[in-house]
Amino acid sequence: MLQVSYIRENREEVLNRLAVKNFIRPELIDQIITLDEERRFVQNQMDTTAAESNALAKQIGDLMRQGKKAEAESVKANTAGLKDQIRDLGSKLTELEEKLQSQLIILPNLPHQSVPKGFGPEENEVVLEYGQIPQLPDNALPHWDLAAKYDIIDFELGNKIAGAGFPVYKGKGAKLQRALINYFLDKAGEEAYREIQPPIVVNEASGFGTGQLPDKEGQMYHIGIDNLYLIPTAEVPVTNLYRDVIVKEEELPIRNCAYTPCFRREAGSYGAHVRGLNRLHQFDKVELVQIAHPDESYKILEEMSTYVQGLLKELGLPYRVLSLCGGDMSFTSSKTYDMEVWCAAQARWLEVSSVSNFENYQANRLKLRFKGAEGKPQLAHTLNGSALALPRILASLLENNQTEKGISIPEVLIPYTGFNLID
RNA sequence: GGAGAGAUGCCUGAGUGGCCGAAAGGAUCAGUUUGCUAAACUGACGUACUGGCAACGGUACCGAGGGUUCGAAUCCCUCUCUCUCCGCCA
Repeated sequence: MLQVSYIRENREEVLNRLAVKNFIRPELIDQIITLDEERRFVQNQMDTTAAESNALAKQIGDLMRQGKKAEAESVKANTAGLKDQIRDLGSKLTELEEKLQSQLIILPNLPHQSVPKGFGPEENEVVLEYGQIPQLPDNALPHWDLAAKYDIIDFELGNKIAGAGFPVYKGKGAKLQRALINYFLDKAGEEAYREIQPPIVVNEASGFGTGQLPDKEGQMYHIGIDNLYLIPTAEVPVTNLYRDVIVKEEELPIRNCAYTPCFRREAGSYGAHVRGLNRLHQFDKVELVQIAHPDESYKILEEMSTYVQGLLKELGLPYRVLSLCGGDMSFTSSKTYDMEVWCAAQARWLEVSSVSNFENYQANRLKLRFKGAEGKPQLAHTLNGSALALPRILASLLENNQTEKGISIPEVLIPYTGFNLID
């Protein structure tokens, strides 16, 4: 959520930057500014009236203590009108605040200056490409066929147990998953990320804090009886660890990582592009979450991007990095890099990581602030990135590394898998 | 699922109608003293909104929301959450 004070003081800039996200609603911005003015006016009126009433109440108290009952009664007579006034002003204020809030929540985050303008994925900027695109023989198989051939992932069994989008990993497939999780967590640990095991269900307040609620309600699985949501990403619980928290400035940056299963309803899209592991209702992911000083957050965004690329290099996967254009970026993000990995048999790029700086947009919702030795608390910046999402990594490993003998396992994973070939 | 207890500032914890934005202790920070460490002493030490160039003010906040009252942390109602014991269970 953007801060009203910022909108008020930087109207033009806000309009221009929102336009990069194709959000062009000057009338909404002006309405917000007007509402804010009204709000402050009403608040002032209420405060002065309350001050008056407090003073009288105090006077009555003093008179009562001195035993001057008659005088106290006469002062009492003056308070009657004030009470009603305060009540009226109060409800007006609440009304204005709610209206203001409901409009503020419609505004997406401001994109960073470096974010390219654009409407969709075609206009994302390719920042770099790395690695050799493997040349596969003509009889190369997509990963869903490989999964069946080597009996390592069973989509049919998943259908039986839960439904489409809930695969069952078996044997070396399950082991490879576990190897990837451990490898990712160990690497993050080496980079001084603290490992967290959060709940994988969250309450409403947490969903609101990171921006999933109220608008993206349909994307999460909801446990009605307890009013809890299955997390779509570890970002939700791990970032919410710091909801309503004021951290010490010298503690920044705070680096946490977590492995969790992630659940996404993503209802309604089926077909070749979402076949196999390409899009699932449940998948595993290791997530990095950082809380940063505003002066440092963009440096940290680059570091996170570099870190994720390092993982892909070690796994030997050809990848490219995209800087998302305004139109393709999420509602809450200021700048996002997507890492896409080449899937050789499908002959397409698949997103395996998304690294974002939210600046203070989430922090404002979360009330996540930091405070130095001097001065007032200020909103921190939050960042997160997948490092990495497993299914598409798996898909790419299977497709790119297929040989006549079987699927070869990257060097770095062998200590974790205990085998070097899936056959 | 059954029974009970509770929710106060960074923490512990006092406070049952006005003198309470809130005692006391601890923690933290600054200063004084001491040969260092430690200790002792002194002072500072919530958040939000708002007025003001500032100094400095105003208002609100003692789990949340309502109510009683001139006046509520304190009384009443509703809700949420936490803890303890029993039951069930990995």
